Amino acid sequence: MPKRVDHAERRTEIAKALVRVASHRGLHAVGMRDVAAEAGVSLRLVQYYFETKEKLLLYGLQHLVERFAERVAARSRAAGDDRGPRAMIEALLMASLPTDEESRAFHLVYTSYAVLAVTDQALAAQPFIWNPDAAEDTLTELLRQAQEADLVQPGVDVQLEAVSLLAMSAGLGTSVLVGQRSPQSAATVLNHHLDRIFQTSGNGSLTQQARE
Amino acid sequence: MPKRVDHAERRTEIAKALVRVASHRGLHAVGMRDVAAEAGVSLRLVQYYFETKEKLLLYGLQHLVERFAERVAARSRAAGDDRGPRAMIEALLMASLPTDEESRAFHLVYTSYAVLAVTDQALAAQPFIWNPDAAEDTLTELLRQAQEADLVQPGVDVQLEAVSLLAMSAGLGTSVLVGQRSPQSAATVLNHHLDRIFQTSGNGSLTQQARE
DNA sequence: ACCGACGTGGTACGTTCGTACCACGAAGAT
DNA sequence: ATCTTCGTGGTACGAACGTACCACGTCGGT
Repeated sequence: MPKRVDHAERRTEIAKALVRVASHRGLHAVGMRDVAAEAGVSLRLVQYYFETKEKLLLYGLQHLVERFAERVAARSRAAGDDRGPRAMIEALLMASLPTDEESRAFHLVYTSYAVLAVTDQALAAQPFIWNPDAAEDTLTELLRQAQEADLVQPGVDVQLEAVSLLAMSAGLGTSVLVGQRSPQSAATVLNHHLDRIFQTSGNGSLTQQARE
Repeated sequence: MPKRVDHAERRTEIAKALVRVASHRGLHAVGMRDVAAEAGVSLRLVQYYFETKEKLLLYGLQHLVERFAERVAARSRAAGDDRGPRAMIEALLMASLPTDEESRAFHLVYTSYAVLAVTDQALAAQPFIWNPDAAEDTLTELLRQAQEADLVQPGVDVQLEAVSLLAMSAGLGTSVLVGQRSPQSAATVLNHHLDRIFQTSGNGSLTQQARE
């Protein structure tokens, strides 16, 4: 029965199983047996495609980041160039919020990896994966474009606002994850700051020192 | 030799050992034997004062939160009422940043607990510990006082800004923790937003649409 | 002066984990 | 048609973990 099988596809499926069980029982609690059972294969198979647990975890992180990048890209494309850079930024930030179950799982597992990487050097030394500067650069560039199109308030430091928005998004995301805050509430906060940064378009609002 | 010993003190010392080893090897990797060795006592002793590992972890979290509350209170008192509410808020936010080794350890272990609590119900059901709304209320109240003293810009939503500052502080703290950002950089970002919220005092700055 | 509880040590038990080992059927290569 | 490699299963092993058990000295109470 052993037809030649696609290794990459199999590894991906196992990695998906890893993320699934990690999102249910916590990354610290995943064993190779759990992953095998979740993927519907034998323990030996997991051993076969990933020789060691460390490699399995590494690939799991890689898979996770790729899936997330695709998700963000899809959302950005959906709210694409037709509705301007603000819509794009909004989509980018909202995609980072743990709203549905998929992004909840992503946030949880990714944060687990991040915490793990502080004490585990094998995880910390992943240059291509651990690249959060990319998000910062992307957001900064989007804000800069908006600035050149005269869409943002004068005197705004785009780099600093990009960092602020991302930090806020991360912090709010964690709050939502632990159940302290609702996704809607987090979205409201982020939108408020976008209102502050961007030129008021149509309706004036809270942050404006309303001259009336 | 067994003189009557202070249980609370002993438990505290063991909890401190727990936090210490958790900050070095990661919370997921701490065993009772490690804690015992770090505290300089026998495994049996750890068993004696905390019957089970779960209780040890719970007490460790409690200890961690108390120590942090003391730390923040001390800093707030140090930059106390003499320099106004802004200095107090600044101290509160800066104390939450992982600058020295102690606050680095706190951030790491606390985040580990938070991540753990998402999948572990025994940890999630800790009502008195898991109270981050307290920080939000405190900060909101401080901002409201400042607002009544005419120290903040008009039209500022203090509740929303409190949430924003805390979320930013948390997000920046994580960035600093994983080595992506320097503590100084994070402090700069936070100070920028305090400048934005508070009335300009003395030197005008970036966010002001400088009327000159 | 006795006695029961306290503080402490050592160690053994059962489980679970990651990994290694052995076996075997089925396909592609020669 | 044979042979080597690939995919797969089952299982065993050593280590580490949390917990339970047993033993012993030393205080406080009466």
